[in-house]
Amino acid sequence: MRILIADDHTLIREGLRKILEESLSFAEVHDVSDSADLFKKAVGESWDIIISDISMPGYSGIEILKQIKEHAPQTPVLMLSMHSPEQYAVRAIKAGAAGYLTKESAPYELVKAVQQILSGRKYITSEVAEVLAGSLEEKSDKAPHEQLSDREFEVFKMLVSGKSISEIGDILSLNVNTISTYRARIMDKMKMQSNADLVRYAIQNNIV
Amino acid sequence: MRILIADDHTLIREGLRKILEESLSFAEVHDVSDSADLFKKAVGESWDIIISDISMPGYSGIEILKQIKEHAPQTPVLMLSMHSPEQYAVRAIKAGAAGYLTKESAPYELVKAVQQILSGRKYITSEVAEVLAGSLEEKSDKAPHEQLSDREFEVFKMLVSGKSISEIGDILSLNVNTISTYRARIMDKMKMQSNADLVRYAIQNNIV
DNA sequence: GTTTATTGTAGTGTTTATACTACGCATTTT
DNA sequence: AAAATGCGTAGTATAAACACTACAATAAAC
Repeated sequence: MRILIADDHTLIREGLRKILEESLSFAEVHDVSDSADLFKKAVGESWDIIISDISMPGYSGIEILKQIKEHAPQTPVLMLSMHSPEQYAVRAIKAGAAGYLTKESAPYELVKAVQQILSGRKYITSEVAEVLAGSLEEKSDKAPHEQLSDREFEVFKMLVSGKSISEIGDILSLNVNTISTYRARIMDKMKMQSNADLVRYAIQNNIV
Repeated sequence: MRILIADDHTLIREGLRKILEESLSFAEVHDVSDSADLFKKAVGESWDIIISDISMPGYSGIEILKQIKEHAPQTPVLMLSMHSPEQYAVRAIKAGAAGYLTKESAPYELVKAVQQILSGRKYITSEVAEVLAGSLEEKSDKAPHEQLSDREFEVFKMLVSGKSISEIGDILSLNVNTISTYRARIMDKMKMQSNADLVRYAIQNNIV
């Protein structure tokens, strides 16, 4: 039973290893500390399960997950994250993850997840399931910013560049309230809560 | 030998516990998962060492560290962080930490640090030492965010994470205007014009 | 060891943003 | 063809953010 752990923090990697080894004595646990190694090992060797942190330096966890799923589709991948499910769970599951756990989870949950996944099933916590269900309501198959209308996107870019609502109004010769409405719709469509989220999204998706 | 671990992520807490228990068989390891509990236990009971994550929800790690040092000055505190030393090490040491380790550290380093601190000394890695030394030089060549005071930096992080002025005021139990003033000073010191600039800076400098 | 700069804190008055609502015009869906 | 969305646009009322000012407590410098 070969398990591969990927996390850039040694302390966490070793902690996970000990938790797993204690409960799954038959496990042969290997680990990697960055995206490149993860990818290389993930597709170059054969694993019963891969447990990977979702936020590692370099490529985003989701990106690597997709790569792994493309080259080794049969290997189940359990994603671990520091973030609440809203952030990544849906994208992770869509990208083919066999499960999604936050680091708040109890050790026994990790073990349970691994066992369940090893038995060929997925492991979806009720928390994730809820988010997942919500995501099915809308047709959110498009990248968030692609759902924006032209005007909305125009405003989005200006917000991201640091312009205030009223500045944008001036530039576009529109009422402040109009811009506010656009902003609200942008937030709604992109499921974000603050301008900071928008900026982060824009940088990470090279929209700037 | 009583050790107290503080981290909001169960998986990490348990991992640390196992690492410690394995190498320090005489240790009696307890743990807490949030700032409030940490503070209560830290000053209410007697510990040989406290190991605390620096970024927990609620109060910032530095803030709690100061509190602990005020009420239980003799208890050594080893700070753990996800971030590279540049971000927090100097602040932590100044606030009285007995050491600063990142989660990239190897388990043996954690154990070594704990042992050294238990023997009454501080544990400063060469990495941290370097940053520390650098911080003593002229302040002109400091990175923009290093010029911020602790409070300012705290507010900076919250702004960057998308929190509004009033939310921050609530969290820190300060008047909105106070937070506004901090923001103005941050903008001034960092020579930036908008929250978007701050977010960009934070992402580019891995402060998130 | 007194001046000077920095830090933590808030009040006041003004400008901005937000929430909620609405409405006509296109475009889809049924 | 009728009904439901989606989009561009604002008004009003309320909440939040900002600029400016101030002041005491440290901390640093001279």
